[in-house]
Amino acid sequence: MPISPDECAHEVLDVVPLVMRTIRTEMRSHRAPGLTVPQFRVLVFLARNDGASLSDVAGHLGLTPPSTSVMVDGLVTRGLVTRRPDSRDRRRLTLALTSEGHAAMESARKFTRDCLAERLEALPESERATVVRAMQLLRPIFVSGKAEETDSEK
Amino acid sequence: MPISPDECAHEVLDVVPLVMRTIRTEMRSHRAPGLTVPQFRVLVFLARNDGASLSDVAGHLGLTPPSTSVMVDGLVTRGLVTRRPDSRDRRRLTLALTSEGHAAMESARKFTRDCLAERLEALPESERATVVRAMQLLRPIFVSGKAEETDSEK
DNA sequence: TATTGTTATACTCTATAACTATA
DNA sequence: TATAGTTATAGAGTATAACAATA
Repeated sequence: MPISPDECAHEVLDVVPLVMRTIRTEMRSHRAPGLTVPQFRVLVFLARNDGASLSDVAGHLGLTPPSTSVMVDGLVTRGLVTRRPDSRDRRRLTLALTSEGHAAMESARKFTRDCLAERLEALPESERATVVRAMQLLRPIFVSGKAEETDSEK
Repeated sequence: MPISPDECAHEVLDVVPLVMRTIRTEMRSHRAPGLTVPQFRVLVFLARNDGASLSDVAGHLGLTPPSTSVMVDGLVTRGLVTRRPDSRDRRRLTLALTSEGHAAMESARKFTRDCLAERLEALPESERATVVRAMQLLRPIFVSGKAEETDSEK
């Protein structure tokens, strides 16, 4: 049966918020680091982009600078991230994970993954493969903000 | 290749927040109704479950009653939902969409679906079918709060 | 003047705890 | 006493607008 983009969008719009709510709830309920999903995403980004600026984080996470500033502020206060002015351009910030930040990220990742894995055990292996395949299909078309913007236009 | 629950969880944790951010952003940017994702979900639920109680909504959306109460309150204030005591059991509420509520929901749905569909057009039909299948697999294992709770235990 | 980031302000989402009204 | 909802309170996420500091 042919699946129209619209039908597909319908399913995605129905199910993705549902899964997201679980991720959020489980991550929140994990007492130790008590990281929220957006905070977690900042840590993951910094783990892969050590020394990124606030604008880098905002851009890659699709947030505004003020929102990002507030969130980073919280992470700094909690000792998970360091924030220092760039020596060459003192307007810019150099953000990096502390070792606690690294640990908190790993811990949250593991905990949340375990919770999800527990649910995903309900599926037979072949169906898990379908889910993985779908995620791999969705990833490239949802990265980096705008739909109509291609690399060549950048 | 066998996919472990853990690998599958990894992919889901990576991609779902990505898709969700797009949904959120696009829904927010749709000026007219200006519905948020959670509000939208309440309207969708009420469209399919006319006369549902507040607990019904809370249960099916996986929210606590106070959160739901606040959100419904906002929707009532904006004229999108009616809230009346049930005549048989006056503790219960009877919630329903107004015609504006219906219109706002349809409008938001159409707008957001169009945005998603635009991105999903990038996939060939067979891959869209994979995505739909994955959503259908995920739905039942992420509905209604707890992972380990089955109907028989309820 | 343009860029980077922050502060001020304001909403919404969401939870827990304590409460009211009805059964 | 148990159930349905609400109110109070609190913290996070997010945005826009206005601002400060640096280039």
